[in-house]
Amino acid sequence: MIGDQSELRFGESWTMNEERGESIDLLQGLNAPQQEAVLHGEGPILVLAGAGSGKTRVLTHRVANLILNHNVWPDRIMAVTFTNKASEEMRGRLEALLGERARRIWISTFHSSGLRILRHNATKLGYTNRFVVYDDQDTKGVLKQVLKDLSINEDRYPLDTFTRYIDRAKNNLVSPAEAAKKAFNIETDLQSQVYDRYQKSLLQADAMDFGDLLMNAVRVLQEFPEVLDYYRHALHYILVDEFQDTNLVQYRFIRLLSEPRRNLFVVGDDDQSIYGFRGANITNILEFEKDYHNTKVIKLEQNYRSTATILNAAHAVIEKNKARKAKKLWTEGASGEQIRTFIGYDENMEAEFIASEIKRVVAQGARYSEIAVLYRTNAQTRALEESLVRAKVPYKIFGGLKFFDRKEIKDILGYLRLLVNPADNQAFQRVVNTPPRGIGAQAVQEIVAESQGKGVPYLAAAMEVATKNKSVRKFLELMNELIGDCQSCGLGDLVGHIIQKTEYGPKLAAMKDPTAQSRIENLQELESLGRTMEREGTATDVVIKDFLDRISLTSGADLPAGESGADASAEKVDTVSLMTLHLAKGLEFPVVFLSGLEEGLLPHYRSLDDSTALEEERRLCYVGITRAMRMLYFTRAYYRGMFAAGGGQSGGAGGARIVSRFAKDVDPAALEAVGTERSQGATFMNGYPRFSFDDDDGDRHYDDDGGANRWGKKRSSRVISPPEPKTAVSLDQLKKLLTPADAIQKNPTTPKEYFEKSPAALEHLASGMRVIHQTFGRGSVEDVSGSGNSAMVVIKFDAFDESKKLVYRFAKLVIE
DNA sequence: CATGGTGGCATTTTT
DNA sequence: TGCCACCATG
Repeated sequence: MIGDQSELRFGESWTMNEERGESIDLLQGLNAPQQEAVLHGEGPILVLAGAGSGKTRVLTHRVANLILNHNVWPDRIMAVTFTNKASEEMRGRLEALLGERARRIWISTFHSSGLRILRHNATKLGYTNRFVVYDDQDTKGVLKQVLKDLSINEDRYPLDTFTRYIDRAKNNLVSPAEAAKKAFNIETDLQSQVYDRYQKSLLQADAMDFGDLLMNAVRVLQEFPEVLDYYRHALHYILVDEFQDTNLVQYRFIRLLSEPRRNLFVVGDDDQSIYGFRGANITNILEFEKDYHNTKVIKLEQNYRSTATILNAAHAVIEKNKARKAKKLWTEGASGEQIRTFIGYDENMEAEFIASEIKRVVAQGARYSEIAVLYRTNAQTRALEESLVRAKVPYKIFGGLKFFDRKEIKDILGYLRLLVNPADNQAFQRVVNTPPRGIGAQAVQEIVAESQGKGVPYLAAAMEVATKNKSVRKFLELMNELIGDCQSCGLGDLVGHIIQKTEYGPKLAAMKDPTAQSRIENLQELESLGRTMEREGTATDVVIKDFLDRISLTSGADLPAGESGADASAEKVDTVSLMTLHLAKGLEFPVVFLSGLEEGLLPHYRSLDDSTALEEERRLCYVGITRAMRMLYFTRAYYRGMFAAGGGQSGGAGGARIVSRFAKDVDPAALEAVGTERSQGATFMNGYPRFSFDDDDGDRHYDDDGGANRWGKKRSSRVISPPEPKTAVSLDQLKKLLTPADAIQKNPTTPKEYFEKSPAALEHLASGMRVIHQTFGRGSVEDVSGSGNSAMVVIKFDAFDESKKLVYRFAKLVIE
């Protein structure tokens, strides 16, 4: 039982960490409000935690406190984050505190929680529990077909408008029927129609998109009391990180699960709300207290991360926002170094500066991994990458092109998808003529028509068409053969067979395209990855489904897109991190480069005419600044090339730039100019006085490559030695990501009594006794041996032929 | 009817 | 750079 704080004596927070045999004090080093948050008992609590105020620490220590001092079972606790990266971080920290036990806590992202619930309950909504998850590309494919069916002119109604519409609807829990009711003009009427058709197509393909993972999870909880009941029984404590970024579905999801206990702990910072475009509703945090009466509110304002200089700069930027709760971070730390500014003539010069400055800082003793380069748009990576490669600075890009996004990988995965889900029409469309085998647009159209006429999946419709089309017949024979392979061999071999039997590999090898070789290597990588996913005694199709699930939830934030530099192949490389400002949230680095501080980029030009959007850009800048611990750089370019996103006044084209208004808000005394400012008279605040806006040859001043210009390929092909990483990521990294870290599988077949009873004490267990295990179900005790941490229990579970030997401490058995 | 080549064009942020 | 639409060819 958890009492209120007064019942907790300080000594109770002392505990032994059994795993490591060392004592830890959960409150040590925490300030008063932090301690209060950690010790808070039952009931709702809102922690308003400024950047760097030790939020994650509070969250993890609170979880540890529940488990160590209040005997709460790890499985009764759910911690929800937005990104897998944040989840991993949290799991890591909890493992440090709790050891093995941390594995049993349900730590996951909103989307993977939704997926997990739906994997057990999707049949209730008309899907099978084996449904596939469609990614953006699949989604667009479906939408395209829908538009075709409704003969909607894509020029007049671009595909993306529908994508956004549907996305928004799902974020706000609006079903197609409700959307239709709400439609108020021709346009919205059309949109709701498209939405309806789209949703039906997905259902037919037994597929859900990202939005569905949340919306359908909420639907299932709302409409099926027994499901809701199950999860409410299972979860006693819920914690949500980055609460300011929750949208309506997410809020509802948490709301449903947290009732009636209301042991809900949310942490957030309204100043760091940066997902408005995804429907994040800042009022969720601002009005939390209205929905949860008697909420305890704790503010964390002491910053432990950054120097006072950095903090002041951050505050100067954020305080101009109107929609925010007044607060100010403070630190006991030193004022630290000044913020260094640099202006380059163009993005290449900016990048070169960053690369050389990184080398300088490293020469002074910093590690590459302590350095991050942040930017507003992914497009900015190009110049940065070039310069870093040239300077031989090892780096990782987060969020760019993923290994699993590569065409060749997606193609092979397409076959896997079709094998486990014959209704997956998008997979069918992808692979039916890949590699080309004489099934062109005409034939495909015929299949689609057949499918729509009969209401069957494309694959089934293809059987009809096969009677008169030889190519289609051959394709089906191929699929048939692969289905056989699926039953007779493991995932690794199966992938190998797909590559061979579809002739994908051989055809690739025959191409003279220089990228072909690396693509073949990627496929080999996929094959060996498949091999590592195999599990003894698990059918291949189950392995495939598991594999695909993990891939679809593995996001850019989790996986560096590519490695380069000196020793990319080394086991664990010390690398600089490159990422967007969005991905940087929640992270911290001793040295941070905030690049592209220009009007049009940060703030992004798409936000310039909208004050709400502008405030979000400001928060984005705030997030960027507050990532820095010791050193912060502001960099920008005076001129940005054609496709550097959001170029200049002309909206899209490149052009001359002016300094970001956010940089102007920072006290000039805190800034120190480096580089060009002295050598060329350019200033960060004012640009290049010596050149007019259209003067195009200013680059000669720094471009000493001789002749090559900054647009041309000449320079890149000549100067950059392309060590062309064989694969985007190492096998080890992929493996790590795909191995089930959360070994716990919530299994709805677990008898309900399991959740209602407490674990049996060791001395109460004896041979012959009937017990329940969460994962393995019911069984009989055959033997009990040992004592303390090493006590073992042998149990013959009803569902298994052989008895299992379990460590008592982790088994958490309940007497039936 | 399928295929491969070419030229034009667009690019916020994410699960 | 990467994707798509279009066109000429087999």
